[in-house]
Amino acid sequence: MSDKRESRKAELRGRLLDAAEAQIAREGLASLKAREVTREAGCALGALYNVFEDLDRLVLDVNLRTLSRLKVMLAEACEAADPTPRAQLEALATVYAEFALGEPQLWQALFNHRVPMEVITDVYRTEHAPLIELIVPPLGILRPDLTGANLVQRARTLFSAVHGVVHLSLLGRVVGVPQEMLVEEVRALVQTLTKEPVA
Amino acid sequence: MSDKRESRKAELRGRLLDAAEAQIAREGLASLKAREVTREAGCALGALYNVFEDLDRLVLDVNLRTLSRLKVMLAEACEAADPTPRAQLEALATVYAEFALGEPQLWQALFNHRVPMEVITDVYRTEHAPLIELIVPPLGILRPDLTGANLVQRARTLFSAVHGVVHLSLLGRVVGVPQEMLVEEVRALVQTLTKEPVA
DNA sequence: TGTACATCAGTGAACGCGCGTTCACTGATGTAC
DNA sequence: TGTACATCAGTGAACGCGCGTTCACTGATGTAC
Repeated sequence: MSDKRESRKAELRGRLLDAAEAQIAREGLASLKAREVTREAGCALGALYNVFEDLDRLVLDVNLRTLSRLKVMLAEACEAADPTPRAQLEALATVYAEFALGEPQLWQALFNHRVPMEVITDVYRTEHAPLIELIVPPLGILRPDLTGANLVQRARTLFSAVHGVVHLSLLGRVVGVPQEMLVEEVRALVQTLTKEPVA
Repeated sequence: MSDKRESRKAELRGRLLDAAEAQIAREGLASLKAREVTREAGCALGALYNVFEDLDRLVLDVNLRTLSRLKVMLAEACEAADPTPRAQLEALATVYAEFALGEPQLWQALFNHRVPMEVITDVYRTEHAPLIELIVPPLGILRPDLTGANLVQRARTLFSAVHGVVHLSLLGRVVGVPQEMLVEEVRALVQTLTKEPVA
């Protein structure tokens, strides 16, 4: 059996992912280097290409991991929060903001990594959709006037609005909300956006 | 007098800016190349460095130009629109979304170009602040409960929320709103966000 | 169990290329007298 | 106005470096008999 080979390979894969993640978290996606990653993972430069197609694929996998962690945290926040729909949505937004504040570089890597279109639709679809699906049920309760596609679209807008506040705040340009007020502001935004139906 | 020299230099500066802008608009900030820019501007490679400190400074100046154009369009939209505060805010958001849709690469360059902190606060402050100041007056009318710093902060949040919807929509990931619906959705967002005071 | 062979993870020097930036040089424009 | 000199925009070949990727090689692990 070649189990030993496979498990060693899987283990190296894990170390490479860890190293890449740590480096992105530390220096940002733009300064990720194959040499540094392999040095930190304790293997030779070439070994990376036995495990990953190329450096881009490694980054993609780090991003998928990050997304997956985020997804778990969001789901947990939903369960831990008050079961009222507004509390649920507030909890989601808060966790999103806190995640971005806590790991800004990993969070930004999700959006800065340019990937070919087919990968986006194939891989990201299964990873992004669940984020929206967490928003749909509580939003649906608060907005019974919205149905099906309209509701989903409004969920996307809600997500995007929160995302925008976080994004500009982290960019550090003057337009953004100061980071100390980010969580507070995101909560206020959710409150306003989940009021009664638009006239 | 050395006016002739200076005006020639200014003219070359203009051509370089035009070329860089065209190239960013075409291929995106990431694929901007000094050689291509100078070729398109009709000068030698080295000439670029007589006019700009380095390529980064050229990009920064393109961005300042873009911001300035955006500012003009926003101000014009304000004047052209209904004088009611909500119509004003809707017009601002619509123009913002349309600008991003019309020149996605130039718009993205505004946020993807990493600049040292001191440049952000020095240069961008004078360029970003006016954007917020367009929002403050109409928002102040709709939300008389907000004063001073609170009002400004809410204006930033409003801006950021609209920005987020536009940003994710243009990224083309699944979470975003489809581009065909972007303007419509941004308007709906502004309507919701400018309802009555939060309870 | 032992032996001969095959496979493949792991190695790291070398390749190749892109690209920002420099620099010695030329020639046009400006200045002094 | 003319001449000698200074300045500086403009040139493009060459530099330098970073960095992703390859590839011939090695040695350990697995397979066949």
